[in-house]
Amino acid sequence: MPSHRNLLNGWPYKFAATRRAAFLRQQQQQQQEQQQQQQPEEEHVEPNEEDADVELESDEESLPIIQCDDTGSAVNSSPSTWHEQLSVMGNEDKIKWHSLQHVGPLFPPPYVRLPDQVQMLYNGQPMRLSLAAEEAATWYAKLLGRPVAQNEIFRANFFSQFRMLMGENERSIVQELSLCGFERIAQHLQRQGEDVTSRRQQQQRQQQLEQQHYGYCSIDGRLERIGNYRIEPAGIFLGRGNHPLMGTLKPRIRPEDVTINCSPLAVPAAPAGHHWQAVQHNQSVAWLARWHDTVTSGYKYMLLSSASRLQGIRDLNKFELARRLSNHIQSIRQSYWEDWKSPNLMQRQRGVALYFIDRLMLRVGNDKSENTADTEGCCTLRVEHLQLFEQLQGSAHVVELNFLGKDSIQFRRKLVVGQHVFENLRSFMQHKQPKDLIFDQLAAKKLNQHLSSLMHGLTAKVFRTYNASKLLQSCLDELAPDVTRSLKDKLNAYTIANANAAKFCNHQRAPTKAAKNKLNSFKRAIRAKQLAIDNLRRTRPTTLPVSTANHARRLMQLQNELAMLESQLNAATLRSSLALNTSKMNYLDPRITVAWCSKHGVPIEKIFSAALRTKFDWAISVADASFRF
DNA sequence: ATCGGGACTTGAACGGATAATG
DNA sequence: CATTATCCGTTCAAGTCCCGAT
Repeated sequence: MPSHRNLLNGWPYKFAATRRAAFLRQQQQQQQEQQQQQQPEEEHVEPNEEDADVELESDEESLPIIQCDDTGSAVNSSPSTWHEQLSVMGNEDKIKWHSLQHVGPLFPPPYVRLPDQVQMLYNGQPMRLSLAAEEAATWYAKLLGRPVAQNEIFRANFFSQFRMLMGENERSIVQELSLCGFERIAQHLQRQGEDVTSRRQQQQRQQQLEQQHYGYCSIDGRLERIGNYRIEPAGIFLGRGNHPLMGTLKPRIRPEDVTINCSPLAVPAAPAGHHWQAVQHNQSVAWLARWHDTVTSGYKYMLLSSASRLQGIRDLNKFELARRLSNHIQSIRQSYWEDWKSPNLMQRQRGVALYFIDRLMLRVGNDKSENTADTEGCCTLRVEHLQLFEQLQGSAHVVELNFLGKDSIQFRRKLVVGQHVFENLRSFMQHKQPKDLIFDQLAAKKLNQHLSSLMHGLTAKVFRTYNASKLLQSCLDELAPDVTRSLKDKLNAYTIANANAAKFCNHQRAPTKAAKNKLNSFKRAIRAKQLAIDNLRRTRPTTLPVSTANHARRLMQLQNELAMLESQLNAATLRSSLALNTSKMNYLDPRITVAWCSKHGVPIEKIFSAALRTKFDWAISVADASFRF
């Protein structure tokens, strides 16, 4: 029984046909004469209204079987391209692999002690620390210039653990972080860094070799890249936003902390003198290695790269699920509109929450464990995060949302809502304290349960994928194909469409120093221009008509220049504070972009970086210009 | 039927490489 | 040609949501 998420069995016909045609072409080109074994394939297809008129291709042609090669070497050959064989996929949900071979993760080198003359000072006196404490001191020294080093929580967390690493003697002396002098260590590390820069070639060669050895695995006979083959080095946990654990030490991960997942006959050897914590052969998970992260008390995984077949399949499934929402969105919206009028409080809350998720692209907001920054999603919004205005700037029924979302990124937006939503919100907030939940009858789990009853497989996050992709499609649609338009113009249009989606998703980034300077210089120019205008206004023109006209012309010119500067500032502000890549990477169906590129004659590499091109090879190699989300 | 462990997706910041600029 | 801005891949934190144990 294929699960609802397994769209591979429910491959849209149009796509499967194109895919297969491409595959067969490829086969012919390579003149493979090898007889392929016949594989019975079940194509369980979801009824899809949009594709109903597409002619179905017979499934009778013989399909190749992918060879499972358990002995394939993971070194010295290039990764294969799985998407060329998409037509034979199936059963992705339960069984992730049949054979899996890798050499295990790469551990960071052991810590090397500082030279004797480089020591931490305490109250001006050099102090020789224990090995572990000295290493922690080097981590701290690297952060000296950063704002986080001034944070009290960070300093307190670091200092208490730092002291624990010291010997009795040192600990009894070292009582205050502010008396610890890390400057010498910092200077030493910086010099060391410069040395490495001079040996860059050598270092790059080293990394190349490491990647060749550790960077690939063999999965079901295909050679594929590993996303993160390096074990995270020990260091200081930073966290995002106001994290209560910032400054905590992340201990060194040893092979004894790592669990390996692989084929039974392909267990990698642990580094000399060590052993793995455990070895398992679990075919229902996609990770190659796992270890426990003590700070966040969760697991960290070594996984395949995003270019891998497994990840590609998941990506495709994700976008197909979001596309399927197109067919149901009308009735789903209808249903939550009706929830607004329900006599049942939970249903009304559910209706309004769903409205936020759909219209504002809020995340669902699961419950969080205690030691995390205080951030919110939809279901965890509190009274203090909302403000209701009967009237605001000429609009009736305005809701202002202001809270910290994922990664402590601020979400702040004013939204004009209808009467029902407004009254509902008012009643949800009535007689509550600022810290009380708005949707007290609702929880993320409940909401997702409801969603999956409206559409098989639907969860809250699908709305983000759906809305972002839909928006990109409609923005790009507005641009008619025009051969006279310059490439730069087209790229600009794409960037604007991309920026719209990013803004909708609230994908922000901290402006770089350079960007800040640029904004400041715009602001200065604007102030100067404003001043010039004011001055000009103050100086009375002489009564001569010529001079009056000149004066007016000059004023007009200055005002135009001011307007120009202001719009440039706006554009620069937007670009400098929006992260465009996150949506490209996670939310925008790449087939929309591929289709647009082929329609407008834009080379795909102008839009997708090398990494994105390998990630989305499954969409690019098909290059279906007629694709619509 | 609930709950928390577990697996995997999503996210901004970092820092090295490369391109643009004076 | 050196410096600075921008691009891009990497890193690792922080979400979502499933699933199996109870």
